[in-house]
Amino acid sequence: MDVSVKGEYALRAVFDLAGRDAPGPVKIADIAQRQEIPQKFLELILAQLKKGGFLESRRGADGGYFLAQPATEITIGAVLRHIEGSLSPGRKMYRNGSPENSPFPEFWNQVEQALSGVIDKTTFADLVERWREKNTHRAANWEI
Amino acid sequence: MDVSVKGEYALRAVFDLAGRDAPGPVKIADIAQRQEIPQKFLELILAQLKKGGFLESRRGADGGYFLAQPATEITIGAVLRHIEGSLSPGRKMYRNGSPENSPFPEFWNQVEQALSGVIDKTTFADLVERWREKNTHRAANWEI
DNA sequence: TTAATCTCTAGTAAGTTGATAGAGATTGTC
DNA sequence: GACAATCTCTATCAACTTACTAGAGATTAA
Repeated sequence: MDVSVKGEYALRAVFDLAGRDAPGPVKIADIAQRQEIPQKFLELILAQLKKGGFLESRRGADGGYFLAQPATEITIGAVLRHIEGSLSPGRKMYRNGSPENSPFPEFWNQVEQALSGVIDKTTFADLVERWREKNTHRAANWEI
Repeated sequence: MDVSVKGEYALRAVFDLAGRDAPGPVKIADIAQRQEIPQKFLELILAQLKKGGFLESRRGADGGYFLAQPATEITIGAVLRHIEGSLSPGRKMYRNGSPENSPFPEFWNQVEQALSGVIDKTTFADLVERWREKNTHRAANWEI
C-alpha cells in the first residue's frame, strides 16, 4: 500500500505546472531542479503524462511542457491511476475465480470508495490553492 | 498502492481462524488447503502474525494456531499494518526534510484518514458476520 | 518412542523500481 | 542554413523486493 517514487514525481511535476501563472511551456530541466527530480527520469514520466492526456509539449528552443487541461479538471486520482495502474488495494484477491462467497471483495470495494472520495475529488487547483494559503507572504517556488 | 499477496494471505488466514466455531488449534495444513495458500509460505506468515500478538500456537501432535484475541478486537488495519508495514501512501514524499511548505503532506494525511476509517473499523468478526449473512443456506468453507 | 506439528534459518528465481546513456527529431534564432 | 536548445525514443542496468522453497530442529500427544 504505497505510492511509488515515480508516482510522487508525477504528482509534483503536475503540481509544478499547475502553479505557474505565466503562460507558455516549462522546461523539463526547470521542473527537475525545482522539484528535485532526476531529469532523465522526469523526461520519461512527463512523456507518459502526455500520453495520458494530462500534458502537452512543444519541442525545440523555447519548448517545454504545459497542462493540457485546466488544473481544476485534473484530479490526483486520475494522474495516479495513469502512472501507477489500478489503485484498488485488493485487486489480486481471488483473481482466479475462487470463492465468490467471500467477504473480501465487498470489503476492498469499501476501501476503494473511501480512497476515491479523497483522491478523485482533489484537483491540482485545490493543491495550489492550499499551497498559496499557507504561503501568502513567503516567496513561491515557481516565482523564484 | 497495493496489498501484497502475503498481506492477502495473512488476512485470509486470520479470517479462517476467526470463522471457526469449535475451539482448539487449527493446523497450518488445513488453513493452507482451505485458503489455497502455499503451506511453507503460510508457515512464515503465521509465525509473523504470532509475533504481532494476533495468534497463538501449540506445537506437536494436535497442535496448530488459534486467535490470541477475540475476533471482535482484531481489525483488518492492525493485521495489514503488521504484515505490510506502514499503510501511509505518501510516506516517502519529502522524506529528506525537503519543502515544508508543500500541500502534499496534508493531502496524504487525508488519504490516510479515509483509509483508516474503513480498515481500522472493520474487525474479523464483522467479516465473518457478513460472510454468514451471505451464506446462511450454503455450507461454510470451514464446516467441510 | 514415534509421529505429527510448529519453528527457525537459508536460499533463490523472477519481477519491479529507479534510474542512466545516447542518438534522433523539432523548433526558434542568428 | 547552421546551430543550439529542447523534447523523444529505445536500450540497458544495478539494486531491491516478492513469493516462494528446502531442510533441519524443537515440542507435544499418544
